[in-house]
Amino acid sequence: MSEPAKRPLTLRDVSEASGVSQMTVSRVLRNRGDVSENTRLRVLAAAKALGYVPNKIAGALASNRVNLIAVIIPSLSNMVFPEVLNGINDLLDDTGLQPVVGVTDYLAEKEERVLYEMLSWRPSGIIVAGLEHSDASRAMLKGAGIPVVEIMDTDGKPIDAMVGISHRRAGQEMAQAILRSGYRRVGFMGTKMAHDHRARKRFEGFTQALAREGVEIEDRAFYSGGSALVKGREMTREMLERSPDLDFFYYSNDMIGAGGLLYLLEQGIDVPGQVGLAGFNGLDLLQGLPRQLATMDACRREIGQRAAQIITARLADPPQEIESQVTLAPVISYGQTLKRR
Amino acid sequence: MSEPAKRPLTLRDVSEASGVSQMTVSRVLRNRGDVSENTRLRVLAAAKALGYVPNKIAGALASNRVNLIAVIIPSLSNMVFPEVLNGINDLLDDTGLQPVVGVTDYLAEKEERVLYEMLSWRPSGIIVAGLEHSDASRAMLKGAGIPVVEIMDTDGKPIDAMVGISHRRAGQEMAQAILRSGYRRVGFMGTKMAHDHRARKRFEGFTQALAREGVEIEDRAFYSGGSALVKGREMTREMLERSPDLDFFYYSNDMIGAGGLLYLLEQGIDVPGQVGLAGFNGLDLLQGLPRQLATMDACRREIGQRAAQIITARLADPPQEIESQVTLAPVISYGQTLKRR
DNA sequence: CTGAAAGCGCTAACAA
DNA sequence: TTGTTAGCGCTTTCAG
Repeated sequence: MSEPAKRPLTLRDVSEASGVSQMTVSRVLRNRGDVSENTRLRVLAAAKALGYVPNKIAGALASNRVNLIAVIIPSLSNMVFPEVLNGINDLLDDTGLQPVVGVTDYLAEKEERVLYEMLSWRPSGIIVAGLEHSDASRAMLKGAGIPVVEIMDTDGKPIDAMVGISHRRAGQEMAQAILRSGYRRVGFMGTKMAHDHRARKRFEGFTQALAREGVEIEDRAFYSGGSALVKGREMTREMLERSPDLDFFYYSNDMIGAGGLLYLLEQGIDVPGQVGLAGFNGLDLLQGLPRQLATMDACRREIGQRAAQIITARLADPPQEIESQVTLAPVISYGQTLKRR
Repeated sequence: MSEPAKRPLTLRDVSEASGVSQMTVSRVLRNRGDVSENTRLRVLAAAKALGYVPNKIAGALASNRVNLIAVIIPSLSNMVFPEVLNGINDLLDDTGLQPVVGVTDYLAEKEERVLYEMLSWRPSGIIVAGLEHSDASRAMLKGAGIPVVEIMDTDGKPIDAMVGISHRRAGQEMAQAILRSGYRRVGFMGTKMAHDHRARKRFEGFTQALAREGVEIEDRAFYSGGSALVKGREMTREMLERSPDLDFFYYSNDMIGAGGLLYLLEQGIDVPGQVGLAGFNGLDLLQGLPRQLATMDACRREIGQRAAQIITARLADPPQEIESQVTLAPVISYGQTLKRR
């Protein structure tokens, strides 16, 4: 339980302490191959007494097996991604596979670096957010020779497997719901989306579906940084001053939508009578607001789970057959800010 | 840029492709030792052309150096921890060190497993949330022979380094502020805190400081799971019905506090006149609420940064001297739900 | 059921 | 500036 611990302990130390060959110790510690109960106990006792912790680096090199799954996401501040991670964690928890997370900050260049770094640990699989990658990243992904699951988005062609929703479609459906409800003068607010392809696709789908009915977005605003709730308030106030005739605000995420909702209610504006609202993501948070914001579930947790499932299926021996291009169907939640027709 | 890639490429492949010894290739790829510009370029070209990705497993085994920092936290759903991670990421970004995250779900037993798993990768340092660990975990931490930084909490004796705030103190100070403002009939709401030692310590500090002035908590409620905002609403409604005489609600986190705030405002209750409110954490979110909730900053990002700083300082060659028991001083933000006296 | 030998892909240390 | 040699700590493979 307590030693000087200068040089980390090796299998050899356990071998000597237990009077059993290093190989047998290895077998015991991995539950591999037949070992007599007697020696098994001797070895376990010795390992525990010494406080031995195996060296996976050496193990991985020798066995050419690494129990790591690389997970590459754009951000940790976004609420959305920790939930995806939770889904992945969930499913991986009993499989002996360990997720390792890398963050790209929505930068293709950083994605490249993170990917390179991760691949150099020779993980058994990769889960990466989005379908858009630099040529170099794409080449690495293709060349890695391991299962690759691109998640969140299905508007495009995956390198290997993919799990997500169609953001273009999500935008379209929301536009249709809005028009069906009779709103016509629509404003849009969202993040600056130079690098957020999913937000961009939702926006495109949204405007296209409006256009099909001869409707055009009348005002728009973009933000970056700061508290989303506050930004939602501010942008909504400004837009309302600028374009007082708008009868609908579509927000690219629930958090700014919530800010807008709070602001409008404070102003005594009739929601959804005078102005309708909708966000995106289906955050838990919305349940607790004074009025439930219309939104669309992004299936975050399920995406994580399905992605992990695909990886484990592929890695199973023999590999399990499994659907590897999964488009989840998010459902509009009308809440109380979008009239239902 | 494109090969069959069945067997992953090795240094040898690059060596052969460039006509330079494997050792020199290794040197080039690590920017180590003097290499003529000429061969440097040749090697780089070859590596790139082949799409070579180094094998860190082998590198780590040979050099006995691993650029990983283990980070062990209780949860990813809590908002709080991703922010700490951001702080760590921030500071580690240019150091060549890579955080690897493990999640314990507030379970000592899982902490033990995760820790064992992580240590078996022989990381260069560990950052772990909290000061409470099982004996086995403590033994591993001590025996690992690497810098260990315990974060978030400083009410206790660290194994090695520590960065955080005193949650006991935080509870006390909030109690004092509440009493100073003239509130006397206090209710408490929080998570079930069997395993959340920091919440427990805040609670203890809080009740003690009240007791010193002869005040006792009059009602309390605990929750687990579900949307915190909704729970905050519900618990507040129930408590108010049960104990209509209360003049203050202290919430163990901002999210349930926000729920309570929204509920009370909807009920037309005068905040902070009739009832005062305070939460804990200093979430960004609060800025956007109809009224700013009193809270106390938990210094999440800074904790992450300082912890990472300690690790990098210790790992520097030669090791830099650096303060390794850091107690940050969170400041009360009175907001608009706690009268200022 | 147990052990001995070889080697995973890389880097430290030395030699040229 | 470049190359050679010997492992790092483990597991695979094969032999007992």
